[in-house]
Amino acid sequence: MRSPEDLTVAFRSAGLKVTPQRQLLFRLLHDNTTHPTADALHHVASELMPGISLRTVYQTLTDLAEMGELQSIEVGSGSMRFDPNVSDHHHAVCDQCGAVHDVYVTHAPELHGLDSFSVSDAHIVYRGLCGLCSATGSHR
Amino acid sequence: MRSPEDLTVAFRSAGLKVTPQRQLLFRLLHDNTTHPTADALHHVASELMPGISLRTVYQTLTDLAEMGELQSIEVGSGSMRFDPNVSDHHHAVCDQCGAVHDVYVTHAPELHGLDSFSVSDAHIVYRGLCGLCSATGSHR
DNA sequence: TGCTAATTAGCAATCGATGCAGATAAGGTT
DNA sequence: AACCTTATCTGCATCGATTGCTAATTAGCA
Ligand SMILES: [Mn+2]
Ligand SMILES: [Mn+2]
Ligand SMILES: [Zn+2]
Ligand SMILES: [Zn+2]
Repeated sequence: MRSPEDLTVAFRSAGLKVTPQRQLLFRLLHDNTTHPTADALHHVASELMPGISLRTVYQTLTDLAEMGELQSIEVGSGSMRFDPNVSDHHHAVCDQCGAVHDVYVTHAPELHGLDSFSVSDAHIVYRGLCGLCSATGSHR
Repeated sequence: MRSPEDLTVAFRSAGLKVTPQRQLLFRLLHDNTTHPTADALHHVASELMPGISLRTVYQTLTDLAEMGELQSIEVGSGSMRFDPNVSDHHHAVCDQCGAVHDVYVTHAPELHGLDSFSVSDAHIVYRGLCGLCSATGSHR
């Protein structure tokens, strides 16, 4: 995802308006590696801008996704997660604390036994214990 | 997942009862490769046993999953899918018709750049077009 | 045949997400 | 700077998938 400044320009030239709510979300998402849910994002946004609506968070996330500035991923946590990192990568989910980490796979795994299927995308979800949780053994 | 006959024995020895509803679901799930949702399963079950409750389908699916007879997978279709194939495998989802196919990957892809994460499981979801849809170009 | 605990069906409730509409404000125009 | 058009915001209703709850039923054993 681009910088808040770049996004401001991009939104305006796309006919979209740049509101204080959106500027806040731009800042909160930029370089954010936590893969937040809409609700998590709304929580932290609410502390900086009391009254901001969860609906607005969803709306802005949808806009950003449609512009290709972020991707929405599904890692089995029940709710969608949003990722400003739009590079081709995968994810590791901690079964203990729920943290989602970026994973880069050297070689894309090939299909075996499905000749007629033309693959356009592949996403790997690893499950296990993150460094913190496997070390201490007691997180959340 | 084991045969309906084996499941009957397994359920009884686990203190669970074997009802006509469950026997029907055992049969509908055995060797089922369609990765149905609870709702899809309920639809076909309803034709053979009018009045069977969706709640009962969910309950039986939960019981089977807890017994390790099937796994529930999440492929981004919005609802959970149930798979009587409990072997270690992955899935290919058709973006056109939504069909879910089994995929067997020869070598498990290695992690890169995440030393401290101990992986216990990995699941790959491929997206693209299935044989039928890429051939005809018009399904659903 | 009886007893008792498990199951069923129906309905309420929950949760994440989206639809809707009136009030508001962004931002280009005069 | 005042104005106008249109997108946006918020609150609330709605929706789909799933789970909670409970009275009535039934499986399965004694
Ligand atoms: Mn990521
Ligand atoms: Mn499968
Ligand atoms: Zn962890
Ligand atoms: Zn298809």
